[in-house]
Amino acid sequence: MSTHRPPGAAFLLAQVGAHAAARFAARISELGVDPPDVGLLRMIAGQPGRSQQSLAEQLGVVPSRVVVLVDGLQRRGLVERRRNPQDRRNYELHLTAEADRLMTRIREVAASHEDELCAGLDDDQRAQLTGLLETIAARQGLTPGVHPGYRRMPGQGPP
Amino acid sequence: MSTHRPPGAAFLLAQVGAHAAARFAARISELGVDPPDVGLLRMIAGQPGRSQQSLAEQLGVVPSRVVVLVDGLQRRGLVERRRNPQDRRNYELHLTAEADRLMTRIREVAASHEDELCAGLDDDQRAQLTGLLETIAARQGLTPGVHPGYRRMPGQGPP
DNA sequence: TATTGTTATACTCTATAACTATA
DNA sequence: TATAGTTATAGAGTATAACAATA
Repeated sequence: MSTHRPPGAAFLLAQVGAHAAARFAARISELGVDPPDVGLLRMIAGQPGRSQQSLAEQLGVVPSRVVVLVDGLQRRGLVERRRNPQDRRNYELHLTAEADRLMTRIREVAASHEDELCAGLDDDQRAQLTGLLETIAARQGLTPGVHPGYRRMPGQGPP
Repeated sequence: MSTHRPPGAAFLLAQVGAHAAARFAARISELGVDPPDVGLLRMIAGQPGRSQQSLAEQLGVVPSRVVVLVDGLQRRGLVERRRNPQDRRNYELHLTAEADRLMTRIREVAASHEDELCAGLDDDQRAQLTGLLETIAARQGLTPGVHPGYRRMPGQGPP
């Protein structure tokens, strides 16, 4: 009965991935935002004017959760809700000028975070890693740029 | 102002890592356990007789949380709390025979999970990926076999 | 009647702090 | 006084369901 096998790729992925997420969260907390905020800001920046429903659908969460997240961003002056005159039921979401400036800072922090995370790898290895992860992500049907952490995860613990 | 950069290694790690964790959680839920349960069972299996305090310390969580987790495992007949006659303040934690059988099942599921996750990679690529992740894990000071998900993570969202 | 967004509510997870028993 | 464990409580995050406004 051999216990004490070394962790395989799946465990390492979950372990290192959770560490990467936690480190990034710590970094951006200095900018006054958390990871869900950043994800939403990115999605709105990439497609200005989209509705809360479309965000909820792409994130795989319930619309009432988007309400809470957008409420927070709006309160901090980062997102505007503009009534759509054609269909007054929904909003068009837009980033404010302040949010544009914030996104620049976030991109800088993200780049520095990535350098720190890959500090032990040379450029070739970093490219190799990215390629392997892209292969897995595509094969697993993950939406590019959308973190699965919005969906309800049963337990945050170890795999 | 170029938005729409492709995601880098850090984002991919967090994205694929969260997906791996969620898939594993779904798999083992059929065995009646969740990822924190499995982590604890593994730690007790690897060092039978250890105390709740030592678990809390290694996991980086508060002792009262270990109480809750061990309560659940004990209620399901997977863990025994044995009083230490030398020092009646603490418990020695041991797996039951049923837990030993369960661990075998969990190892099978974990192996199958790993195969599924790495389905798009050949054996060389899989070994490459494991090596790169081990390098990062070591460089980042991660404890082998211990998932950072036990510690408080500010937000589950995207990096 | 269907759709967008909102509110009210409840449930889960987790930490903090006070507490018990033992040393 | 110090340590192992427990309980009580509170806070954050999230889903569900009922609701209002618009179509």
